[in-house]
Amino acid sequence: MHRVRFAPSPTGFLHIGSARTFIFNWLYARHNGGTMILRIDDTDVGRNTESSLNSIFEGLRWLDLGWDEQYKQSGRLALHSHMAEAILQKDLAYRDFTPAQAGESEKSGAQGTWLFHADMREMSRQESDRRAAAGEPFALRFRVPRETVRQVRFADGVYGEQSKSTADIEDFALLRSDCMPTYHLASCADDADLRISHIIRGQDHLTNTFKHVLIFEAAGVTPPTFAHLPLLVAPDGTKLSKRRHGPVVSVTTYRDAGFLPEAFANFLCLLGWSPKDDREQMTRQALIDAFTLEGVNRSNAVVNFKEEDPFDPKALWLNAEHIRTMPVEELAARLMPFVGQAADLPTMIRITPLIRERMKLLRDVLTVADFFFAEELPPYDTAELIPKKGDAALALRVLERACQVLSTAEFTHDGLESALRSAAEGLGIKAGQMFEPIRVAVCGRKTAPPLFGTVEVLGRETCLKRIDQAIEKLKRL
RNA sequence: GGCGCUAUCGUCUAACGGUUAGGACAGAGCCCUCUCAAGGCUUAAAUACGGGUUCGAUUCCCGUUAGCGCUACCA
Repeated sequence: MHRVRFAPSPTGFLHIGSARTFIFNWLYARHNGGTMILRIDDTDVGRNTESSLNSIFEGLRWLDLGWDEQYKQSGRLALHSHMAEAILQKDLAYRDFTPAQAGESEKSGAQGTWLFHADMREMSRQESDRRAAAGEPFALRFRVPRETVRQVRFADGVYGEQSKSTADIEDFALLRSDCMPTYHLASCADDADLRISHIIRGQDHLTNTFKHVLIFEAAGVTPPTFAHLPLLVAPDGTKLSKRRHGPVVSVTTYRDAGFLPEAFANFLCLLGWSPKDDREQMTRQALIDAFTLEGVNRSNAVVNFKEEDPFDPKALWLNAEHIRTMPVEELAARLMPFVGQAADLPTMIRITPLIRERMKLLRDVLTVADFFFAEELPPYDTAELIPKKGDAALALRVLERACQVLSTAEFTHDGLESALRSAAEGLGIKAGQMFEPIRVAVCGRKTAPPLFGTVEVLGRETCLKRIDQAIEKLKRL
């Protein structure tokens, strides 16, 4: 049985790297018919915040992938201390009474790697028990074997065979002096208890894994399979961080800008994973079918954002691809939150086909389709009405003719097209010269969606009114 | 510093010893066209460096360099 988990700690908003880890776990679970578990790793009481927990749920809900089971580490502390106790009983851990901060300078000052405090490690069990019973605070440390050196090994699902000498592993903490478990202990205890089969997480945990293997061994548990994911980095090569790189690392930034969650997930998948064929735009199901750990590569992936251009161009392109391939009705519905009260769904469904190829983000609807929603067109330069190789007099003639034509024409795409084309012919001008002034009169600018469809959706009343206003502007020139 | 990991176009990636090193995004040009898009075609652009192994290395091994990660009673 495949059981995987995503285990964020609520100490910041949902990071895009975390989102990707979630997605890879989810894909793995769905591909293998397994179980996806969400576990909140909240053992760092001091740094946890309610708002960050909300942000994580908000982001995950937007991604809309879901999970099968949910846990919170803070509700499972008894389990963690049982494991700690068991390890201590086997003498595979010891109490460290060194005050929390005292050892700091001593450790970092030394040029070699800090491994342990000999006096604490070698303290007799009697004295250790006595001091603990007396209420003296202590951290519980793992007793990494020192008398014999050996290689700790595991086979990583992505990085292959890994090994590290116990001589390079320090006596890491299992329990803090406030009795709370550390990440290492809590994580292993829960992974064992929840019968996690595959731990898929960021590569920043690759070296921690040796400690985890030691913990599993000490607890008499067979370690799960590990698979580490290459990290997402900024264009300067450093790990993405909210401090240095700002809002582009937060999932909600992408949501608010108008990314489709399926497009965003698609983009994230392509960072560090490939289906090995040339597919790029993929549906959720296609991703599930194609996803394997073998497809994950080993080097960090750059999220290519810039100060001026906060979104990776490929993310934008993928979003645009999803936008223009999804069903019109669905896209229209997704667009609604971005236009507020300005339009109703039936109208939006008529507008959508005209604008979908002109948007990269859902929020672009505001700039691409604004004139559909405005009661009055925002002011524009009268000169815009004058067509290429023409003058104001021509513009005037065109618009006056357009008025006549639109008053009687059949208001359908084809009806409008043939009526306007023959009107141009009648005036002895090129079709383009005919369409230009009308487009500007009706849309308020030169670049707009295709004219006939636009006029059709706008309706006879609005078009005639706007053309009249344009004629007035021209006369005032 | 120690330990671990990584290294193909600007970016994301493909090529499980033999390819003119492929695709995509972004860039440039052309076509299509009622503007803008979309689409089509074309173009420029990469195996970090040095040694091996091999008939033959992007691919395997070693070294160098660079980057990243871990080195907390954070996760």
